[in-house]
Amino acid sequence: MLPRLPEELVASATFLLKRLGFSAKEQTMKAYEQTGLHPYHHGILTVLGDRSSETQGAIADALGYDRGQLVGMLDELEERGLVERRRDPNDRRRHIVSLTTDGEKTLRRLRALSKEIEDEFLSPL
Amino acid sequence: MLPRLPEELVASATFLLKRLGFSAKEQTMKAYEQTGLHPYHHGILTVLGDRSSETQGAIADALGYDRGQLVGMLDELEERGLVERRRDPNDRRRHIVSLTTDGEKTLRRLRALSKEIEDEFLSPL
DNA sequence: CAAAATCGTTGACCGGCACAACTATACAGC
DNA sequence: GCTGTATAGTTGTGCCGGTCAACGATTTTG
Repeated sequence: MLPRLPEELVASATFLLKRLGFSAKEQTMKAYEQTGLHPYHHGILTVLGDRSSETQGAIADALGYDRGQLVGMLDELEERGLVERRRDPNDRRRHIVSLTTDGEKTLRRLRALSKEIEDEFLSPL
Repeated sequence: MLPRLPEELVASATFLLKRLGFSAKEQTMKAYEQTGLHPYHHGILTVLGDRSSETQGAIADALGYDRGQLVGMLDELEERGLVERRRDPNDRRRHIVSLTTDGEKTLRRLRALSKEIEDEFLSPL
């Protein structure tokens, strides 16, 4: 049985925006599930696709990720052979991250996937 | 220094929607902070304002809250004298929740607050 | 009357995320 | 060149929101 909602809520942009976001997230997560990757991974690949190589800190800042968070994600991407880390010879504290050819291929696939999701989501409009 | 974003992301509706929601949430939370209440509390009061009295399960279902989650929120609202719980004499398992006059007053204040937030947020459009 | 379902409550668990150490390296000032 | 300070990445810890399972009281079903 469907719960009844006060019209006051149904008329509230804030309330609706939240529902919209929630539903969008749900659909998105389900779609990414099959790829074995999280939208966060897609974000990282996108940055690298744009600049071909970047330092970890720059990636984190660009996407607003926590640097500690990023480490694990890069580990996963590296495990799958989608990115590679190498030391910056000019500053041996830095790691320079870049896409592998497999990474580029995956990025293209993810691009297509997210476009699909977006189109489907916006189609009612 | 501002992080640079790939145009691919700036052009993505999904990405922008997420940012929008995040920023909206941030502003909203800051505004509610001063009231000592959470938007969730507002949701509960709104339902009660619409129907004057409801059982806990119905409130939870209407708002999509977990029933266990709701308990604590009602405790807080009751502590502040904004709602009252009484046993349903027809079914002594149920608790019937209703607004106190203080609760109605607070609901009006929250309504005004959320309208303010919404207007401010939508004003650029 | 016995078994199963329902209501509110409590408590455990789980994942996402922010934050605080820690190591290695680079840089600034004396 | 040494010393102190800052930065990069890594690791670990803790908190918080949210879901789920277990429980006692009560009602409903068969």
